[in-house]
Amino acid sequence: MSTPVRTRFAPSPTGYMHIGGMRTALFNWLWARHNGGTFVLRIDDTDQQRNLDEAVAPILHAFRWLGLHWDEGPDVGGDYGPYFQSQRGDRYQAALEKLMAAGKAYKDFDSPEVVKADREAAEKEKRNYLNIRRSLDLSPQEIADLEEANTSYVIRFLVDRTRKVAIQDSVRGDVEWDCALISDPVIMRSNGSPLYNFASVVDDIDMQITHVIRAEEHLANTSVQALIFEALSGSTPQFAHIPFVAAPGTTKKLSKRDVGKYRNNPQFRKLFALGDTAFPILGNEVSESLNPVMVSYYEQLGFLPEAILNSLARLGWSLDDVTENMSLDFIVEHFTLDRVVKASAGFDPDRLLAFQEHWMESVDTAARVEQCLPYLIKAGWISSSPTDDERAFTGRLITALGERLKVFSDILNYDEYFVADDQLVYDEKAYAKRVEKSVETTIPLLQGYRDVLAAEEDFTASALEAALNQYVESRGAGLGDIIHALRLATTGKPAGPGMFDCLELLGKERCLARIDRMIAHATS
RNA sequence: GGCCCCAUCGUCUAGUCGGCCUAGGACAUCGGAUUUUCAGUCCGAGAACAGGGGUUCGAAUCCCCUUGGGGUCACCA
Repeated sequence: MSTPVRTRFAPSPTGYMHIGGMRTALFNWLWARHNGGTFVLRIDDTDQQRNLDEAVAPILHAFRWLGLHWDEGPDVGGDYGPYFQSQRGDRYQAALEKLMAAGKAYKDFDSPEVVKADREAAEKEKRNYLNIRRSLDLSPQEIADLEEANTSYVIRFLVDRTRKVAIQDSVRGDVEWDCALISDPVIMRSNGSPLYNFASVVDDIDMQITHVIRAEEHLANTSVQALIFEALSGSTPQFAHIPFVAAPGTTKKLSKRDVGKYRNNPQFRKLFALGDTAFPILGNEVSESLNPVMVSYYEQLGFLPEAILNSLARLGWSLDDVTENMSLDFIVEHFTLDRVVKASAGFDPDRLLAFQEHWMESVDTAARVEQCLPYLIKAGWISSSPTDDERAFTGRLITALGERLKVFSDILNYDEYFVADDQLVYDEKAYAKRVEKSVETTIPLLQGYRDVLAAEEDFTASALEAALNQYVESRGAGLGDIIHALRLATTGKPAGPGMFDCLELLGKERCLARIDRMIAHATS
């Protein structure tokens, strides 16, 4: 019987969840679930302590939103805690002592300035930099003296420069490094705090992590970690370096730092556009603090977790040559590391939108209403405790919208159904083209149909359509001669749900009021 | 620059260890049909094995080189 699979995701508390990080987390989660194993969430906060809760909460929130539950970690605890590196100082200390005792780590008294000078000198001579182990030549007495004088030092892991180190990566295969080229890594800062390369290894050993699945950008420092794993536990976990997520249309790593650039990225444009229209209405700010690199961006715009998950899972992984739409359960069942692709994968907003449309199809009207209501409330278009009428109307609107509603915040594109009749704004271009240009013929037609509407007892889409057809025929006109103006008069926009659905939705009174207003506006 | 990784349509990918590939699918794009508009739906089209050497009866698939792209070189994670 093989050991149970234990994977982990160890984010540093940055205050937001990166979409690429979420993909890495997802792969770890999937592998654990696929094997009936355990998924651990650990917070790598060796470097920052301030506002920890504030920085961790959004990350936990993203996991919860997507339904990726962690078996051990913050809030849920577990047998291998604590799950914050900042609380695991004693473990690092113990590991450190073990290494020191074995002669595999040493105190380095060289100041940062000296080290920097060494590095620059090597660079100048175009020589590969290797740290100079001056402190290794110190006698016990000299060391004692330095410590007596409170000389600060860091602790470095002693790399055996005579050997090579290799790993068998689940996605990369065999990767080998020559230790003669590896500097002794600092594992403990002069202030006593451990560094990532060290803390992470100690934790992975303590927490009995069996598979370290992480982004390719970590491959380079895996040599050092493998060495430390060996020194501390005699073995290494199974590594799997998955390709990083690249920015749309590029081969470069998707980074929060470049959001400014992404605005001009043609593939990213649709995503930004979504936020640009919705957030101002909601009173949110579109900025550095909320952008498409972050998971919360999608949540706030009303994407479906299923769509995000499906999209992320297909970035660097595929099941076969035809299966695209997959539920989380389905992916769990079929996810394997050997089907992870090696090349970096560009994040594709169009693809995400396509998945979103697919998964939206399976959301029924009642559920859509529940998800749309908060947007309408926040926009101030309906009351904060929606009345039955408001709910019913929203339901009818959503039904009429059909597949036009792609993300829930799309409901905010339909202010015309919530605005007062005399506040309706006409789309300028459409108005010029459909009304202004043909006032003499259009307005009389509109006037006539207005009276037809007024007399209509059965104010339903089908009846209204029949009535309009009959009307235009009687006037010797075509449908196209009036329908655009009619749409503009009643909704202010050139496009939307079916014309007669719109009329039925608004009801007789509002239709008449709006048509009258248009006639007055056009003939004044 | 050193080390390491990668390389199939615009994008995500299939290609499982050489032949079923005149390279499949999806997204995107462009046509056509349907529709009162938009969206949608249906049908269709264009679109790729980076280059060069090998190995082999036969290579997108194996080997080498070149080129290109990327990652990483911290008292960050």
